Amino acid sequence: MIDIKLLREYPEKLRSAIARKKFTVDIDYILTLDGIRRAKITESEQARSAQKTASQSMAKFNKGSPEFLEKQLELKEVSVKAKKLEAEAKDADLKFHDAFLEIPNLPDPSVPIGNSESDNEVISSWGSIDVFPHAKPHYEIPWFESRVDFSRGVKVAGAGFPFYIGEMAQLVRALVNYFLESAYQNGYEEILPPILVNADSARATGQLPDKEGQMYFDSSEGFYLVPTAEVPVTNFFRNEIFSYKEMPIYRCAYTPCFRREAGSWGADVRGLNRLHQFDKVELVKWTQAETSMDELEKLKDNVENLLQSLELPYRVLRMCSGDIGFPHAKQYDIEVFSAGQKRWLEVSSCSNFTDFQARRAGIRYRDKSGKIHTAHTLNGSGLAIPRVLASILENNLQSDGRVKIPSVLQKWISKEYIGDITE
RNA sequence: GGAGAGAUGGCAGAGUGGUCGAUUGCGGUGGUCUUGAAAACCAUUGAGCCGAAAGGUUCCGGGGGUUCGAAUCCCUCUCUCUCCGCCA
Repeated sequence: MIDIKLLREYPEKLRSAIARKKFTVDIDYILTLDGIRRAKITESEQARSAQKTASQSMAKFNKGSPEFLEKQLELKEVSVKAKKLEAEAKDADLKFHDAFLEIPNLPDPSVPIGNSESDNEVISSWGSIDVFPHAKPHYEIPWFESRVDFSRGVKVAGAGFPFYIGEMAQLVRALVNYFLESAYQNGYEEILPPILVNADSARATGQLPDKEGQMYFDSSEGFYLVPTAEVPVTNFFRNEIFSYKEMPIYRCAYTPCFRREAGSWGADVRGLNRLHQFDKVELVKWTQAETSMDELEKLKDNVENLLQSLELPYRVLRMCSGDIGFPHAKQYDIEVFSAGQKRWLEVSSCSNFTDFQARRAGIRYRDKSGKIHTAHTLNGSGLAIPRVLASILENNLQSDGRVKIPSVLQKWISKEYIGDITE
C-alpha cells in the first residue's frame, strides 16, 4: 500500500511510476473513489455528531416523562439517518480501499527502466564460468537419482517433493546450518517461525490477493503453507510500533517453502531446479526510512559473501522496472552458475519494499521527537538450498564422478567428497 | 473432544445502559532536587480516519444485533486460562 498523499498530490508521478512497472491501474477512477469516500465520511460524521449531542440531552429527562417520549421519537429519526449515512460511508471507504490496494509500490529512481527480464542489468559477477569437459547436469550424475529420490517422492506425496537420502540429506542440513550461522555472524537473530499462516499475514506481505493460486491452502482451518519465511517473519511485528532505538532489526529464519508453481511446470524443471517444497534461509530487516537503501546494499553483500565462501560463480542483476514485483521498490537477483546445465540459477532475491509492506502490515516506529513513521521492510534469500545444491554438484563434480564439498561446510559434513562412484 | 471462566490502553487492573477514550498503579518521556545517580516530587504519556486549522469521528478480542444512547445487554466467531479425556 502506497502513501495516500502520493495519490492525492502527485497523481502524474504515480501514473508514470506505475507505467514503468508495467502495471495498469486507473488512477482517475481511484481518485474519484477517494473524493466520494471523503465526502461520505464528512457527511456521516456530521450526522453522528448531531445525534450524539441530542442523545446526551436525553439523560436529563426522567424515563417515561412526556418530554422524554417526545424527544425519543424525534431522535429515532436522527438515528436512522445517521446509520444510513454511516453505512454509505463504510461502503465508499471499502470500495476505495479495494481499488487503492491494487496500486503497486513505486520503483526506486535507481531502478533501470525496462520491460522484461531481458532488460535487467548485470552489475557484477564473481568466479570463473569456464566449463570443464566432464561437466554434466546434476540430474545426470549416475548416483544422483539414488540420493535424491523423486520417484518415491511421487509415490508418497507428488511431483516436486523429493526425498533426500544419506549424504544429500546431510548436505542439505549442512547448508541450512552454515547459512544460519553466517547470518548470526552478520547480526541476524535466528527465529523458527510457524510455517502455516493465516490470511491476514499473507495479505500484509502482499501474497494475497496477487499470488493466491501459488500457495497451498488448508480450507478446513484457513491456513496457507508459507511460500517463503518472509511471510511469518515479516508479520512478527504486524500492528506494532517500535522505537527508532531498536532499529534496524535483523532476523533470519530457516523454513521449508511450499509453492504450487501453477502454470510454470514445463521446461527447466528437471532435478532440483524447481520444486514444490524446498528449504531456504531467509534474511529480514526492519529499518528506518532513511537507511533502507543502504541496508539493501549490505543485505546483498551478505548474500554475495555466502556464494564466495562456497566458491560458486555468480552474478548480480539489478532488476528492471518491468521485472520487479508488485510490492518491490528495488530488487537484486543473484544467480549462481551451474556448470553442467550451463545456466544461471536464481538462488536469491534481495529486495527493499520501502514502506509498502509495512503500511499494509501496520509496522511503524517512533523517531527521536516521538513522531510515528511507517517502517521499511527488506528481505533476501540467504540462500535457497536446492539450486545451491545443484550448483555445488555441477561445479564441484570431479572427473571420477565424486563431488567435492566446499570447505566451509565441513564443520557439519566431515567429508571432503561425496558420491558413491560404484553405482 | 467435554465442562467452566475470561478477553479493557506498553503491562497490571477498575468500570455492568447516559459527557467513558475510559479510575488507578506500574512502566515511558520531560522537569525540579543532586557533583552524578537513585529516591522523592511535579508535569506529561494510545492509535486510525476526516479536516488547512479549530475541531470532529471511530476503536474496550473480531463480526452482527437491540436501544434515542453500548466497554456495559443479546447473538456469533476467534483466542486464552482452569479441570477432565486423548496425545508427540
